[in-house]
Amino acid sequence: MEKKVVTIYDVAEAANVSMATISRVVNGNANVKEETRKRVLEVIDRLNYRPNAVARGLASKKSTTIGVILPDITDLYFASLAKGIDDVASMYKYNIILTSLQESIGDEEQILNNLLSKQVDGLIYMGKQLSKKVKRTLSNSKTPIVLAGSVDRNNETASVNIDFTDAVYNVINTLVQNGHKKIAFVGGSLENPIDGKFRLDGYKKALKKAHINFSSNLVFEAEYSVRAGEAIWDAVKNSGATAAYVTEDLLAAGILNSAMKSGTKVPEDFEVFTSNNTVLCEVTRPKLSSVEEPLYDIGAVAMRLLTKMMNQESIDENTIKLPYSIVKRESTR
Amino acid sequence: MEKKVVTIYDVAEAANVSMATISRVVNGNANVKEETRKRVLEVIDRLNYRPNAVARGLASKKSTTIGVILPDITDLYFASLAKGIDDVASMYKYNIILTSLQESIGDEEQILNNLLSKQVDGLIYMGKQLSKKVKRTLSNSKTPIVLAGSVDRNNETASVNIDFTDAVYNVINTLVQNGHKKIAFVGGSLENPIDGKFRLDGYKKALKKAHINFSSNLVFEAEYSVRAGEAIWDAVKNSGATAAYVTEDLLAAGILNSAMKSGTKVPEDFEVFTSNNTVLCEVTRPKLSSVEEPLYDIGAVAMRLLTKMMNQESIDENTIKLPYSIVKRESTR
DNA sequence: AAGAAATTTGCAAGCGGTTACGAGCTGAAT
DNA sequence: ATTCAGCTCGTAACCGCTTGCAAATTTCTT
Repeated sequence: MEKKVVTIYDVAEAANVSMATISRVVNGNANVKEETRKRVLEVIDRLNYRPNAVARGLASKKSTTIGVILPDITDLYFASLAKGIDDVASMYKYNIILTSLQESIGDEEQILNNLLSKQVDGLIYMGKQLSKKVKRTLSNSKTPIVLAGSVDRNNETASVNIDFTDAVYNVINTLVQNGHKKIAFVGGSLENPIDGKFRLDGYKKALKKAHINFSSNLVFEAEYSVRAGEAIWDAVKNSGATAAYVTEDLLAAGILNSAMKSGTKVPEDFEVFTSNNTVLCEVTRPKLSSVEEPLYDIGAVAMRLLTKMMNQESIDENTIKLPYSIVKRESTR
Repeated sequence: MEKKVVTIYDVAEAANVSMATISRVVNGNANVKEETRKRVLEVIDRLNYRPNAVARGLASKKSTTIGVILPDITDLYFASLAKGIDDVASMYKYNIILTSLQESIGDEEQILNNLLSKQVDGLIYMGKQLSKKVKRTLSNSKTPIVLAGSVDRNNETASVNIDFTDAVYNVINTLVQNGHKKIAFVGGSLENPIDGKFRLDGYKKALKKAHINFSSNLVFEAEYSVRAGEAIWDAVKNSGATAAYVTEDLLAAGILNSAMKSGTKVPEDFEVFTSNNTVLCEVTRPKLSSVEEPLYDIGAVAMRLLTKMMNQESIDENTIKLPYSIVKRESTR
């Protein structure tokens, strides 16, 4: 038995109508007599016809596919965002093409071009920052894009986030109220505006309010990993800090590991606040207090926003800030 | 300025050759004079021509896209596999369409049909099990599929895994040697053959070797979550078990949480072995001993295998078992 | 019952590429 | 000079579906 894919022509022939009619019933076009529709649907079912989305995409210029660009899918932060995106996407019948930003920053444009060549109807970007070049490429195509859990410095690009500055401001305030004078800020690359600008701004703002001088000695930069956290502990401790706000959970867990190992009691001798409230926070001992970002929702809202943009619907606000909360567990008093 | 997408025709006109020639140089066909090739490449660059992958897909019947089906991207197990898949896929210039298996088992066939309609060149499946129906649909299309970190009961389908039975057998042996007589087996749904068959087989085999009678009272079924782990602890403890082999890290972390909370010392009073060796194992206290599955590699090898199948290359072995190891940390003696 | 209006359909021109086939051109062999 | 093989390249037929437009059919008016 030869495996033959059944096309719209086969269905048309079997149902004794033209292919245009088949196309109409498949697409739910109203201009089809009820009787015909039923007959066609039967044939479709009998022949097991499955419309070729590629051909459809070519003819209609819509791929019902969106491109999702993220740094690392094994990072729970991005995975959570991705899940929200995925759920809403499938709700709206979109498929997701997932692409990881490899090490090489350089190829970001290539990734984008590839996605555009696949004719994605929209894009969701979760990387650090859109380069000028990429923005240009983007604006030359009319493909809409929204940033999820990522920020555009000048709000040219639509994005969904929490108010990072405000969140950190609150965390530091709490720490100040607990009597700390020296609070470490442990972030990832400060070139990433989320850490290097927004969060750091909140940190500075809170210090200012408490009349504590900002000292760059208390600002640390590390990779997002347990290992890096473990490695940086000594430096943090030696800076004289008695509490730390950490911008990522793995990093915080690493710091916690080393702190405990060195005999420093958390939270009695040292308090730790982290940022993403992934499941990690619940399995460390002590459990980590954290800013709770509604990651799933951010992803979901970003995707929803994208559907509107793809639909040419009017957008009231292209920079959406979702509410966050602060979860106190055992790493703080 | 009207945004006009540049097509192969535009390039052909600008370069003063036919579109066939453009197509040839884009596809690296050798039948083009060097001089012409250079001229065309220049024009492509100048006009910023980006071949339409959809049109190309229609004409060539290849989408350079593969479908990846998994239960939950926020599960580090699958995320790690996905990363391996993604890296190899991009190495071979394939894009990945990511689809999550929602709650509803029923729509698994629908997901598959959707993917097939998108003309994916291949599929990687990480769900529990392929239903008969799905297998049938699959064999009617000639789209190759490989299972990653998932098993086909009768090896009809290509798959990449570790030897689950053997791994558990070894873990239980170790526990037996540590003097345990009552060892709990805490798995997810036993309907999933990985837990319910392969791993459980290893457990039974090891018990048999040690002349310990198998008792279903020591076998527990729970959801893969911290919460479920915390909740099941009492039952585990009350069963009289003095050690547990757990099939998933979150679950193990939950058990650990409750054990510590109840004052049971791990590993002194109770030993715990888990299975996936995700980063979770390194942030719990005590750190979790675990079977180490080469998740990234499994994903990578699965994808590599798939490329061979898509290429019609001959496959020596369609069930690949990768080596695993056992990492002892602090939850065991 | 005839003509107008409304519904259903089919025709055919794309969508932007790939590729089989053959034509034009070149240089070498005869 | 003629012939022929080997390169290069253009022509045109698809790939499977969408959709504007007009034809065909049915229904409504009067």
